[in-house]
Formats: sequence, structure tokens, C-alpha cells
Amino acid sequence: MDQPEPAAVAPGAALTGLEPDTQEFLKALGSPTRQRIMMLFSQGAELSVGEVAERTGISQATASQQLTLLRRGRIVVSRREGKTVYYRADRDGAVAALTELQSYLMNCC
Amino acid sequence: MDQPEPAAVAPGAALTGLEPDTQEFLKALGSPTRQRIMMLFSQGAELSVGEVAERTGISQATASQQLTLLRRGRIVVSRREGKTVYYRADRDGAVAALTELQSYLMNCC
DNA sequence: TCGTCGTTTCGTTGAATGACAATATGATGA
DNA sequence: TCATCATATTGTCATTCAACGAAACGACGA
Repeated sequence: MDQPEPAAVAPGAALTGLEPDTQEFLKALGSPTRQRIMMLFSQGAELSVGEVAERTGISQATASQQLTLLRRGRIVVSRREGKTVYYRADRDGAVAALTELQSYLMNCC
Repeated sequence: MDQPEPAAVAPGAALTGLEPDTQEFLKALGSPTRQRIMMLFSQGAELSVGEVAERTGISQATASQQLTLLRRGRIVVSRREGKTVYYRADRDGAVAALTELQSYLMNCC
């Protein structure tokens, strides 16, 4: 009983009124680089990390990191096949985030 | 004819597929501090810069800056009355951004 | 088992962001 | 006009983020 803070429900949501998932979603889509990456996943395209790196002109290490952030924001999902990891858009996750965002905006606007 | 780049339609939109306005919207809402500020504007509340500073516990200068970013993201609008500037949520702007975001996600997901 | 290839993690660097105090601007009333 | 109050701007510092090269990890095939 050292910390007098309650914060028992959801860490972060109580302060901002927004689910942590949705915060991650906003941060993930807020970057031009990651927006450019998302454009590669049009119409269900599935790409490896290397392909994303090549088509965006960023290094493989950076591509891997940015894809991790997008996955954390529930905008993409990954699937491993042998050595290579394929990413594709997570339509369900995006719709869920958008719905949460909408209800948030209905609340504060 | 020095630059070989076309980029004639919309500067930035061509690369990311997202309107500059919507990018600003995402960046604006991507910050926990600004999310907290937005919660103050529930149900049409209208607050001065000083009130926002007081209720969030941030300095007056910071409040002014963050509100500027929110206005740039079309999430709030401001109105001057004498010396004080009142801010309130911009429902129309938020709906517009949300709509743009939705069509973007329909495109890439 | 041992390379090899794709991916991830680590460590670093420069740029962008968040916050503050101090100062400047702008509007009002004496 | 001048003082005052609310807001905006400026300068500075600490933190965070984007990106890279280098090294570590993991899954195959020989």
C-alpha cells in the first residue's frame, strides 16, 4: 500500500478516455512513413519485411521496427512461413479501432 | 524544369494516400496530453485557454500550444470574446476527418 | 552439425516533440 | 494614454522518435 493512486481499471484509459489499443492505433497511423507502408497492403496484399523495405526504400531493420508498431496498433497482422514473415492489413483490427475512435469523438465532440 | 518530380496534385497525399488535414488530425489525437484536453470539451463545453491549463495541470503556454495543434487538426475551433479565447470541439471537423480515415482504411485494408 | 538467408534486436545519431519560464502581443477600462 | 489581464510567442532543456549499421537470432538445406 505504498502508492495512493487507484488506477485500477485500465492504465491510461482513465486519464485520456481512450483505450490503450486505440492510442497505439493513432500513434501508428500518425507517421507518414507508416502511412506509406500501409499503402502497400492495398486489396489484401501480403508482403515480407524485405519486400516492404525494398518498396519503401527504407532499411530492413527500420521496416521491421515500423511493422512492429503497426502490428501493435492492430493495423496489420503477421504470419510466419519458414524463414520469412508475411504481413497484411488487419481489417478487423482497423474497424475496431475506428469504431472506438468514433464513440470517443461522439463523447467529446 | 529543375525538379523531375511531378507531385502536382496534393503535396503529401500522393505519398501517403492521406490528406494533409487528416494527417494533422491523427498527429493531434495521438498525444495523451491532447486526448486529456479533449475530454474537457465533452457535451459542447466551451473553455478558455486558462481554464484548460488549470484543469489539466499544464502551464498556460503549453495549453495554448497544444490547443493550436488541436485546432490545426480540425478537432477544436476557437472564438474570441474580448481578451479571452474560448475553445470548443469541432464536431464537423472531427466527422470529416473520421470519414476520410474510414475511406483510407477501406482502401488499404 | 554447419552455413546461409531472412528477420529481429542493439547501440548510436540527428531531428522532432513536450514542457516550462520569460517575454511580447492585444484588448479593455480608468 | 496607460495599466492590466488573457493569450500568444520565444528560447531553452529533456525526452522521444526515425533511421541506420552491426550483431544476434531462427529456420531451413546440404
